[in-house]
Amino acid sequence: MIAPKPEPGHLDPMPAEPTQARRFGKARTAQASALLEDYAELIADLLASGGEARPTDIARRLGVSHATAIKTIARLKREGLATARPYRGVFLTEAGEQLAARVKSRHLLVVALLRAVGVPAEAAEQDAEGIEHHVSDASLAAFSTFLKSLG
Amino acid sequence: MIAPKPEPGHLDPMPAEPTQARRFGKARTAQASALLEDYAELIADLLASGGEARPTDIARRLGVSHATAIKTIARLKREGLATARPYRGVFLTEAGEQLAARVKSRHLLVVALLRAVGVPAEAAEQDAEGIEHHVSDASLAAFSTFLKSLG
DNA sequence: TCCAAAGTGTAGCCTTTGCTACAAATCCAA
DNA sequence: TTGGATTTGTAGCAAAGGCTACACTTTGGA
Repeated sequence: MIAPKPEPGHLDPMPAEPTQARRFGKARTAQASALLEDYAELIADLLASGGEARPTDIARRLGVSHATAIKTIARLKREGLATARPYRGVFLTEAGEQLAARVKSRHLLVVALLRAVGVPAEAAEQDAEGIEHHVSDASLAAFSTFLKSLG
Repeated sequence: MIAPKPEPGHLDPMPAEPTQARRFGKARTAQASALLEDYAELIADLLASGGEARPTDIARRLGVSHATAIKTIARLKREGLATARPYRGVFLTEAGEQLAARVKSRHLLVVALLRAVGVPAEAAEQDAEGIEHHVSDASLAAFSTFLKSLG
């Protein structure tokens, strides 16, 4: 017998190899889309509040150089999430809008959950920025139910 | 006035630029150490359960090629977290052990929190794999208090 | 109007983290 | 003991995501 079942009540000491590999793989995949999600959400917010999303604004908000922002905006275009003309600002495609909306509601839900279990406001905002990209639909549903149960 | 205060009870619509930049920057920093954390924890688990941590085992567990694992092990060595001789397996330094211990307890706490708010077991394990790298000490403390409050 | 400041874009570089392909070492079983 | 299978290590490639430096538009105020 190669992989004996853990005794009842015993906390999964080390997952089976394929299970573990799948989990790490999914986490890597989630991370890969994190940056585009952040850009989409930020662009949507800028368009909603200021009326326009310029590369330099995006760069300053994200804390990167404008060159980096422009390169990532090019990637957003390649992936069909945004449109942009030289010197004319950035806009989201339909797909980009949808992504931004999903990301934003997920972000709000994560922050609300963190606050609900007692995390201080600023830490909740900070941690949510990284956490949100790794929260599955199953977890989101659970968060939502949990928050409703608090009244 | 450029940045009017939100009315009382109004949910932070968009953080100030420097605040937002700092948050994103921290999230990027956290991500940068995520891989080393995963390796350290996995190596500790392998050493504890099987007695040795070989590059091929590590690679299979993480779902990457053995070449990738070897390259990352070299980085662990560069950063003083592990020791390894050619063809002789990988071991953790004192610093590596400490990192692994911290990472493991954080992982367990994140899974416990997710389970406590109703996330199904497998989703909790999966999401924790990505989430754990973005949970601050402040959040960990809150999680711990919250879990204790449940009895 | 026009020119300087601000914004935008391009080029080239670096590191990280993957990969495949190939070469060298080790190990085990006949 | 030896030779094939496994493991380990190396080399070289690619994409993502940073950066600085430099050049070109655009825009707004004197």
